[in-house]
Amino acid sequence: MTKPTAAAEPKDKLTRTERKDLTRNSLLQAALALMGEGRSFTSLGIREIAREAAMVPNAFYRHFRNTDELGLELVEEMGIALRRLLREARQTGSTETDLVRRSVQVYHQYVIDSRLLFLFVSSERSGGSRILRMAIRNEVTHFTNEMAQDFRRLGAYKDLSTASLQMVCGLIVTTMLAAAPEILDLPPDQPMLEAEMTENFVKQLQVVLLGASMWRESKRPAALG
Amino acid sequence: MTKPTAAAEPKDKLTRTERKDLTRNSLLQAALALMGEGRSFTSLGIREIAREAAMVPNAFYRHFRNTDELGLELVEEMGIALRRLLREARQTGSTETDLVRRSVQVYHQYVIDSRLLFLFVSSERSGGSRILRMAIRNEVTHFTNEMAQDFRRLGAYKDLSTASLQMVCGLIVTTMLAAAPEILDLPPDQPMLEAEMTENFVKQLQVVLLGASMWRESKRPAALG
DNA sequence: CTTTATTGTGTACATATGTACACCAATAGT
DNA sequence: ACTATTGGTGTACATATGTACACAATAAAG
Repeated sequence: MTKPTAAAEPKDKLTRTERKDLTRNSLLQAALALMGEGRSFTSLGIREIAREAAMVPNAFYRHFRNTDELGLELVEEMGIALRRLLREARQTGSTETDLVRRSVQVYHQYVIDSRLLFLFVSSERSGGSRILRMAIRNEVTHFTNEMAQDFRRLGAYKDLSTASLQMVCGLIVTTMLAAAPEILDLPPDQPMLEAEMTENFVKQLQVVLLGASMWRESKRPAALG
Repeated sequence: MTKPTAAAEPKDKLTRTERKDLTRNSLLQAALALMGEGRSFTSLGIREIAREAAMVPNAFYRHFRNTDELGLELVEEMGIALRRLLREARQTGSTETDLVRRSVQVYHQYVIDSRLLFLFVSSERSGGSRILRMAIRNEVTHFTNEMAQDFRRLGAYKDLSTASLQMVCGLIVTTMLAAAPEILDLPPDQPMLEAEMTENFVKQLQVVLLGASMWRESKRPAALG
């Protein structure tokens, strides 16, 4: 394939595909940046994005056929972000008592750090293009399932069926994602509000987990409703 | 103010304000109709809406200063829709056992009937314009509080503090709203999928309510965190 | 009846958009 | 070294948009 004879090239002389990936990335970043300024992804145009990325409109087509295709790339980015989040949370080996509080803090920080990505996801998850919506929903479903697997591995909620575990995780993820836009809209210098919101968020998750721990399978064992 | 000398006018001869409200409404409906065709509200333009309402672009300005102002009107409509929903659910005097299932069915039907409104709300709740977002959030908060009051009146969850009750209701509302887009995206002729989704939804709410019924206030009674 | 206010129309313009085509420079493969 | 491919540019055009202005019809107010 590519033939980098010298492992580390002069750093100035980039290969063609490297350059391409670079500008491609600058398009992605441009789109995110525009959303950061209050524009909604759905209303972004090819020209607008290209302009923000400091290139001529037509250059856009060398990388994406349309804005949706660019969006799909962003969805993919979100996918790996979520997976990383899960990995981090996994190795947060804290006492069970405030595991929730700890996780919420991690998540909160995560949302703030990946501000633009979460902005994108929040607004496209049920807005604009059907294609993007579906892609995001897929990614979220995967995330949910992985979370369920993690619970299994950790030996938590042993007496929940797999289906029920997924159902509970779905609830958790819904709650998480619903919190994101509120976090993002928070005025940046209001630690009081922020603490309140976080505390509320923690309690909600605790309620869910409490409910999950008390859950007994199928009150109607095998009967048809 | 207005002077309708004859209480019932010839029905053809409408007063001026009536006419105005009529076309105003046709603008609102036009916006919703466009969203029904897959367009996202944020990306709607004045001309587009006016065209759909079969009037000349400039006429729009006789009713709204910009699209956001029209959006606010839609948010208000959603507000009264939610209140009506609550009222209906309130007088669903069924046995406690499948009260949840019953409510979910009512809600489901409600979402389908008010399809376009929920489409609008779902997509603007965390998308586009900050103004609309905030307005919707307000409306949702009110809804949540009213729900909490209803629980109080019904004497449910008596040993939850008001704050906790609101927290739980917030969770319920979050779950409800998250369900809406999935309901709306469902292919219309798949009763199997639909039943599955509903069942999952019901179980999630049951988990929440179970958690709520087990909830004990503040593990740290009055201490500062 | 006369005057005024209001709702809707037509025309117009500056500006933005998506996309097609021809072109250039530089890299990658031979 | 030669050539084909590729990433990026410039120009161009048909079309869409927001909005300003002048105008018409008619209901309301006097």
